[in-house]
Amino acid sequence: MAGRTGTPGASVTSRVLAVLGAFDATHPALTLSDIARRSGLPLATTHRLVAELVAGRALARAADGRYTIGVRLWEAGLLSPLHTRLREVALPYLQELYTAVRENVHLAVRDGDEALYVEKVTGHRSVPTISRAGGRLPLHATGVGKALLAYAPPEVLAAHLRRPLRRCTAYTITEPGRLARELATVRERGWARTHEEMTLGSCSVAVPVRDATGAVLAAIGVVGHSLGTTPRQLVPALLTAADRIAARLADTPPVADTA
Amino acid sequence: MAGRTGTPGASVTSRVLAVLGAFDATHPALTLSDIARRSGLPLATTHRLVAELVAGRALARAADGRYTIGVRLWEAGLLSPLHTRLREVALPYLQELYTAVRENVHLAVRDGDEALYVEKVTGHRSVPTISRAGGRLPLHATGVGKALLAYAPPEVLAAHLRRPLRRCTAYTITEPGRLARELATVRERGWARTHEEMTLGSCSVAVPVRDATGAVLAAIGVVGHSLGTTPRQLVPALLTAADRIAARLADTPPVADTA
DNA sequence: AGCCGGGCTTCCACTGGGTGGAAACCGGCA
DNA sequence: TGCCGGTTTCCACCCAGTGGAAGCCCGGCT
Repeated sequence: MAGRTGTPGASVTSRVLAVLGAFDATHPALTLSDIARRSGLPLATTHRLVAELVAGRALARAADGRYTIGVRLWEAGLLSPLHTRLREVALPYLQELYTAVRENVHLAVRDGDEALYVEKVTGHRSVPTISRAGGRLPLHATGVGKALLAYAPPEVLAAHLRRPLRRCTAYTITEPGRLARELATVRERGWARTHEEMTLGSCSVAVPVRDATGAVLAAIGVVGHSLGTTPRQLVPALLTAADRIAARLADTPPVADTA
Repeated sequence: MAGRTGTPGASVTSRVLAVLGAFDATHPALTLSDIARRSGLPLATTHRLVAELVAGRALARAADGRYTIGVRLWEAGLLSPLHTRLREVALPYLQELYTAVRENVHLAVRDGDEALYVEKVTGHRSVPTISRAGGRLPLHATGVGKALLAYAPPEVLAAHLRRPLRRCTAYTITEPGRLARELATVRERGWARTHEEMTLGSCSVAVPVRDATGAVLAAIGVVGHSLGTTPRQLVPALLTAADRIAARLADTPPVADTA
């Protein structure tokens, strides 16, 4: 931008992204001042940017005056390959899995050092979980997270083990050595599990989903009540689903477009 | 912005939105030149903006060099009240409806002069339809569209009848007078229907969903094969679902946040 | 091999759109 | 009535944004 910039080097584009970044799962509706605070921008600047974004319907203003993500961004987001390709291909198999086990079924990818949940299939009869599509959870405390971390590039894994492992429950693995050993086991047997490591009362099983070249690009998992079916019994169904998803992904072009 | 602008008056923010607007359902992956053409921006400008958006992960670059919507925008989109409120509240009832009728179930809102599909519940056993979550279809040729248009503000309705009604099939209603009469019928009996007006071989039934004040803010509908159950028989189930969604919406705060 | 065309990337002189502190405004509350 | 937090408007300053042009890369055709 130009003018009396307080932080030279910050482009208008980066400021627009900072405004969008002010919104997250726990803050889906913000006042103008909130946005300014959370994005670190001066109030006047925020005001102008937000007004333009509202005009372009990227943001919307709720009845109470607070701002939310607008229709345009919602539409744009649904065009992401995460949604149109990975989710679209996997969904039928996830639903099939759900009707077979009647427990929460998850599809997640690794994004940086977190598990990013792409889809969640659930119903009244399942244990409520804190995961949701678009949500993020730690890699070391979730089933899909362990499956993703176990097959992550060595440098990513090493970097993750160097960072402190946040404790979520009394059962969370916070010792790097123990996590490394567990991930080795995951690679050996081909599936991961958790016992109340993220949420007390819930345990999970997960397997990796590979692309045509064999690289792990996602994971699918089942989360249920600790006292339910022996987790191990769910593995075959998961492996079958993962295989089918991988096969369908292999013969689905990266981006199916009409052009 | 500044410099030798070709189109004075266009702000950087509006250009960023133009870049995002270049993506749509039929163009989910674009080359740099495509984006420049479709957004009407000079190539060099597009190049710079896109690079910044990729750095901020609002866009992503596919293996073939084309650009797609990035993870950040996908995450942001899921925070829209359309998703977190309307869809979240309605989904269980839509699924219930689906298991009862085993035909495509839709949830849509009116956005300008189009029906914007917020959610679609389907399965193998349903007729394939061209609708999809995040997609747009004409108001006058779809079940949910007619339900939305019938209860739209008079000025919106009048404006819509003044515009030419695009013909989609031989059965599409393209005569304003006939559409107006049909919408009057919809208001009288409380539900809308279509007979192969959007797609040959498909017909639909839809009802409005009201908010606490009685204003119509969405519509739900069922689309099935022309030869299936008599559409009329589906009306009671739809009305029940719409009522329940309305009730749940009424006691769900506009934006549930943790703040 | 050599040519060609389309797409991508980089460069840089010019300038008007962006900036943000400050002041006014608004509405709820004590 | 006065206070307070959030919102909106104003405007003098000036540097970030602009985009034509030139060069690069790659793949297809001759």
